[in-house]
Amino acid sequence: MEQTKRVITPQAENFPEWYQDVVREAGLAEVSEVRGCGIIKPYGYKIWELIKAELSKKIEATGAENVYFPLFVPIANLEAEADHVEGFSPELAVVTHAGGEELTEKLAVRPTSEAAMYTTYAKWVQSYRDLPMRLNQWNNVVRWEKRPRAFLRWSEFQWQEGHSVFADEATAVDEVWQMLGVYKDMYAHMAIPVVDGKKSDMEKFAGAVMTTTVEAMARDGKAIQGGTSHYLGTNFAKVFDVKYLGADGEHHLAHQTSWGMSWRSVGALIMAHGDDNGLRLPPNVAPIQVVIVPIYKDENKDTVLAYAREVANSFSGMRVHVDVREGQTPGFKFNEWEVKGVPVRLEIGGKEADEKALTVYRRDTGVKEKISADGAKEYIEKLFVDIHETLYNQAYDFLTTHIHRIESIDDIDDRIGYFEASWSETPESEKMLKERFAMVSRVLPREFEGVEPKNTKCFITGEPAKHDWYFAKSY
RNA sequence: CGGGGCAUAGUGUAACGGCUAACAUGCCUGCUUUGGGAGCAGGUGACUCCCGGUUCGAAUCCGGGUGCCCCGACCA
Repeated sequence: MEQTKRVITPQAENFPEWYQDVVREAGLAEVSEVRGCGIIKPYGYKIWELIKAELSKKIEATGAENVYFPLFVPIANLEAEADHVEGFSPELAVVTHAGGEELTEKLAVRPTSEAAMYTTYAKWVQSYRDLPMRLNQWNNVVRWEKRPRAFLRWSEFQWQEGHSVFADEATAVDEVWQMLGVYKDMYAHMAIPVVDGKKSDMEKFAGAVMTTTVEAMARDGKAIQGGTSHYLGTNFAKVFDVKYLGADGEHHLAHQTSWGMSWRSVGALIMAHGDDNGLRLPPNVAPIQVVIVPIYKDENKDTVLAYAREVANSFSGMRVHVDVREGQTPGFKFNEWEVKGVPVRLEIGGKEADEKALTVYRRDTGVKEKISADGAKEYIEKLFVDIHETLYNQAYDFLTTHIHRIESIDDIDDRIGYFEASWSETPESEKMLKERFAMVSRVLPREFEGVEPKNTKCFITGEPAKHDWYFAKSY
């Protein structure tokens, strides 16, 4: 029977619809009763938990410690930093009543925690001996965005936000890049290549001196901001009074950073690897790495199931699931696990049981082969590595072949991906680009930072260009 | 916040102003089946978004409200 039920819109037909279909059909998430807020289902949440676990390990390895600050922020705190409040006030959720009474001081649900944490930081930082202070928190924040999108931009989302304090600019900026490196590694862990570098003044975090970013590419060529790391300078230190007494006996303003990565990364994962059959998960973040589908008839049911369990037990340390559901045919199960992106499927039937063999199907390439049960564990472990590399290489090839060098704004056409161009870095020119093409700068790639632009003139205005940048539409 | 669309079993849809609101899917029971989305039988499941109006009679027409989706603008 060739006619597979088509429940997923092909990517080429309508990418946003494909994305929504995959989120639904793979059982990742659904919309809730509250506008813009998602419900993450067990399978989707497990992916996020696997990402969190690894990211948490990487963050702790840098020496940062975890803390927790309240969900609510006095509005006055948010208003302290002018750029910050301007950037965030349009999307605040505000608590006006509590305990049956109207609050005299309104509370914002945190959109990010700079304003929630730094009054306390002012108390904690007294001496240069208290620095650096490097803290991180895992929490949820709320930003009432105009247009939500599953995982990528929900009104409430989970993330980690790190907030560090340093004595001087140099050490603070070092950390900005160090943490960006953590995010880049984290994406590599998910087999996603990213472009790391700086954001333009227009695109930087509200209140930051410098924002750095890792940008992933969806399979429709749009950019996804995968994580950001900011140098806040002394902007917040000034208004929240974060200063320290130096060895010189003088007070100095502290230099701060903040850095965050959210469950938007799950969205990036879907968009970077998914195909027309659904999700394709790299083994590192797959809730189920190996699914075993037993195929039996009445007369060999016990033999096949016993063999399937034996095989499952031999794969210690792997996330293995034996699909023993009775109601569904093998074909149904094959399709279901493919939609869910399980990297490796083992088909175990009478033939395999007799031969002490396994039929191995890999989701990334769709290739099926039969192997001996002897040494199967080592075989699968190597296969994981190969699947990871294959997914990474595919995504890398896609990324690099979808970066188009242009010399003039007039060269922008309907090609998907990023446009690389030499740019004057003025906000005025970026506004012109945005108005004409609904496109902004995404990133000044790190490797372009210290070098001369390929073209001396700005591709928009003809003014002197400063660097080569990537420009793209984004999620 | 602008432009467009929609609101009916869990989900997706149908129903001229007129019988007990239909079909598919899902779910439950039983039988049967299992190497790429099986089949049969029975069953479960809806104040047709809300308020009001027109009418002998409203899921259907009218007014108002609310909510959601899509496209923009907005968006570390």
